[in-house]
This record gives sequence, C-alpha cells and structure tokens, in this order.
Amino acid sequence: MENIDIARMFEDVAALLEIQGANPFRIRAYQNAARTIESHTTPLRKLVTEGAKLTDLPGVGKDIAGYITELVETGELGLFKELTEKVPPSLIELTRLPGVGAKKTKKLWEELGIETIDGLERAANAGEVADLEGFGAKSQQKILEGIAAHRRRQARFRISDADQYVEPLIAYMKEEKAVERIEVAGSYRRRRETVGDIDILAIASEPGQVMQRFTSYPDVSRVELAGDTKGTVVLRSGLQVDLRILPPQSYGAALQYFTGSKEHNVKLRKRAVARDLRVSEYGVFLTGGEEEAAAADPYAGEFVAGWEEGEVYEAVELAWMAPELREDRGEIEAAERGQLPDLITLDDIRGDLQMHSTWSDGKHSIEEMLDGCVERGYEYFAVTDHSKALAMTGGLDAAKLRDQWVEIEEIASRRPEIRVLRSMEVDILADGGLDLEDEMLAQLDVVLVSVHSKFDLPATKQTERILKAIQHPAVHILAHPTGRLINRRDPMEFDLDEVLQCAAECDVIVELNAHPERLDLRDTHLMRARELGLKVVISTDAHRVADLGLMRYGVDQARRAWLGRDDVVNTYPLEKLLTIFDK
DNA sequence: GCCGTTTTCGGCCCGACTGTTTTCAGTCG
Repeated sequence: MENIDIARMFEDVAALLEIQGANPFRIRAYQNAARTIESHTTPLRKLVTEGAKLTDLPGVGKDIAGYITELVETGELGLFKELTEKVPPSLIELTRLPGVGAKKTKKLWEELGIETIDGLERAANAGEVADLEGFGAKSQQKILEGIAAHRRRQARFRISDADQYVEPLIAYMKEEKAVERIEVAGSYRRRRETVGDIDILAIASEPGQVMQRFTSYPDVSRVELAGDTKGTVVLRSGLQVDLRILPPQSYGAALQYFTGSKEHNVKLRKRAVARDLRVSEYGVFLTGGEEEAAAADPYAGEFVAGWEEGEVYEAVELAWMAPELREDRGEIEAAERGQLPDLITLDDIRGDLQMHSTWSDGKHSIEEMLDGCVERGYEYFAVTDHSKALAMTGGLDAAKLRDQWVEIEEIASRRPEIRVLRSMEVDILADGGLDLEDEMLAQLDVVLVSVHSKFDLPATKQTERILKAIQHPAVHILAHPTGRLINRRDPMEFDLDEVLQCAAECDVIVELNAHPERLDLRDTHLMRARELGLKVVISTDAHRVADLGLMRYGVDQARRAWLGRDDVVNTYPLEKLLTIFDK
C-alpha cells in the first residue's frame, strides 16, 4: 500500500460522498488529505509501522488517521465498503467525464439506472439523456463526445511534448498586434513532468481579436468554448489549451492565479482573507468586509496590487517564489520564515555524467559527444556505455572497455579543454551482482549501476537485488532508480525508501535522469533523498549530441524538488567532484 | 472531516461559461 494508493482511495471516497450529496466540506477534507498523502515523501506505511503521529500531517485528523492505519494494516477500508453499498463504485468513473459531475451522475443513476460509461453511452445514443430534467440535446451530445474523448484519451502529455505544441502556438499568438503580453501559466509553468492541459494568459485591449486569432489557430481541431475573456480549444494532438484574456493591471495577479497550483493558491488566499484582502485573477483588493459587492463586481474594493506577480506575494507579506515550488509543499511557510530555497539553475551545471557513444547504443562518437559538451561550456563529462549484459545495445566487455580507454586516452591528449571521465553504466544483474569485473570497476573514474532487465521481480527480491548492487564498494551512482517510463512503464516494485537509506549509508549518489521520458527519480523521491542527506546527479542519458540539451528537464525537476547547487554533484568543479568519487 | 496569535464551534477560495434556465445550477479550473 503506497501513498499513491492511499490517496486514490480517499479520492474515491470523496467522489462517492459527493454523489451522495454529503457535506461539501467533508468531501473537501478527503480531497485535501489525498493531496497531502500523494506528495508526502515518506511512505505512510512506514509511519504507521513506527507508530508515528499521522495527525501531524496537514489535513489529517483523528478519523482519517484511523482510515490510513486501517488501509495499511488490512489493505481495505470499511468506509469505502459502506459507501459502495449505497452507491455503485462504477459511478466514480462517470463523474470524471467532462461536463458530468456528481449531481448529474446521481441523476443519471437514479432516473435512468445508469451505472457505467457504456450504459451512459447507450442511453445517450437512444436519446434518453436529453429528456432528463436539467439535461438537453446539447448536454447529451457533449456527453457522447466526452465518452469518445475519454476512450481515446492518452495519458497526460509529457512536458517535452507539450513544449513542442506550446512554442509555435505562442509564436503564432504574438503575431496578433492586439496581444500586449502573453504567457503560459499552469502546470506547464510549474514544469511538472506531465501536463493535462495548457493555460495561456494574454493581456489585450481588444480581447475579441485575440480570441478570434486563438480559435483560428490552424492546429485547432475543435473549439470547446469561446467567450469574451475565456476560450478553450483542443489541438489535433488532443492537447487542450485554455486562453484567458485580461486587462494590463491584472497581468501579475492573473499570472499568479493561473500558474497555481490550486492548492498553493488556496493557501495564499486564506492568507489574504486574514488581511482583509481578496485575491483573484483580477488583482488584490481591500475587501472592507463586503463580500456581496465582490460577487457582483470582481473589481469591488480598493485595488492594491496586480500589475506584476511579485506584488501579489508582497501584498500578503511573502517573497515571490519560483513557480516550480508552488505545490503547497511547505513553500508558503518557508517564504514566511524567509527561508525559500536557493534553487539550482541550468547555468550551475558543469558536466554530464551519463551518456552513450557509438561504442554501445549511442549515435555519435565519443569525440562528437565531447564537442557537444564543450559547446555547452562543461568542464567534464563521463562516457557511460552499456555493459555486456545488454547485448542488444552492443554492451562492452572488459576487453572492449580497455579498447575504449585507449581511444579516450588519445582524445584526451588532443582535447585538454574538457576532462573525459572513464565510466560505464554497469548492469545490475538479477542477483544483484555487477556486470563487470571488480578489477575493471576499480579503474573507472566513476561507476554507474542500473537495472535494465527483470523489472518484474517480486518487490522483496527487487529490493534485495538493488541493495546488494549499491553496497558494492566500487559503485558511485545509482542511475534511473525506479526504471519507470512516463506513460509507458510503471516504476519497478521495490522499497525505494530502503534503497535511499542504504545509498545514504554507502555514499552512493542517486541519479535524476533528465530524459523527459524518465525523469527518474521524481520530485517527491528527490525531496526524500535530500531529507536523507543524499547527493543527486542530474544526467541526460544522451544517446546523441542533441540529447545533451535535455538537461533542462532534469534541472526543472530538481527545482521542483527544492534542490540547490550543493545538492547536485555535477554543479561541482572537477576537483571537488573527483574527491567524491575517490571513496 | 479538519482546524484554531479572536475560536473546541463555526467557519472552510473565487470566478467564468454553458445549457436549460425565467433567475440559476452544475461544472470546471
């Protein structure tokens, strides 16, 4: 029972309560708890075993703490069973269809006996939905479209894929003269590893022209809505894009508002309320306790701030903070204490410690990779071709590795402007052994180990396997520790926390693999690693020169994990780096 | 259901758009 499973269970409980028309604040309590749990860095099952006080977690009180314990100890939740005796659990999925919430789900179920998406589709096709009070022909059509979209919906878009859609769209929008400023907000600006949709914010004196331009974008497959200030389109790729248009004095407030996260904003607004302020996308206003006025006029009250984002934070007595931090993981409290982290930036990176060459499955030679690293201003890089167990990649055995060292020696003698580190991405074998002789390992400047096979071992075996590997005295770095591929392969089942603790004891560095398909470790894992005092290396795992540019995705992820320069070893100058590898 | 530099009770963030509405509910972010 991982944190994510516990969080899902509470989300489902919230959905079931909502369908039953329970107290909205009770519903929110479960949603809040789910959120806390999902992003908590320590596995709750450990806290339960250790008898820690779960009620110390924000949003977790006596009841929910009890439910967590029950879930961890029995794997089940009595409350969920009780709820599903009254409401079929398949209705939860219905509430997740666009345009269908709890109320409509309830109505569909009670009036038409609909319990599943298939059942809803049949009823809609038969025209039964349109006859229901509160529904109509358009709702029915929307539901059918929603079902179709739900079926073909791919998972969320990887951030690197979103980049490919967003950059040309923004360039296109900027050609419209009425656009005074334009910015992408939302999870894209927070640089999450995946995004569900894209939130764009534009400042314009002539909103109509801007909306017109937006909905006419050639890559738009359909326009979902197009009002005066708010529009939604779906691109051919299926990526949804929202546009909000606001006046100039609201630019900062709107950027703050639409960057989110939602949870961060909720907390910010509570702070505002405590100061008799109202924060909305239009600005920060002095309320004077007249809430009704605001409902009629979003500009009611004295305008205090809004032109720039920093003003909004200033109005609630906080320092501006990087979007990557805005997940309500303690950043507001840190800002309160004046202790916001000094985040790593791309400019801090001095080298790249995982890449492949034509010696194994890379597309470019060592020297071509060297040129790419020099171009990026690096001081050093490691050549980390695969070991022999990965036959399909042309992995190297001891003899070939020696040959490679000869080539490295020769290149290094001609190219003193950068240090080439002798390395290898050594496979962790099924029994936890390493795929290279000790005598060879000892001669490498830096040793990476990683799992590339038998991802489906039972969790305890998998954990033992990795623990054994990182306890080998020659090992410096555990590469892509969980093995996940975003949207393609789940992380391996093993006890990551135990591995991290062991790595801390053995002075093993954990990798943040910057490849946007991996981003492994993920942000919450990295936060945990930092708590344990571990060092991190951000590496691109480049297989061609262009891949060296993926470093930015790793840095984004590191920033989301609150990492600073000191936490990341490839920000260190060469000398300092080498002392770490000399263990 | 959670929470507390006013509080153990009474609050809990704010606004836009759509569709089916004759004045607003539901949904979404």
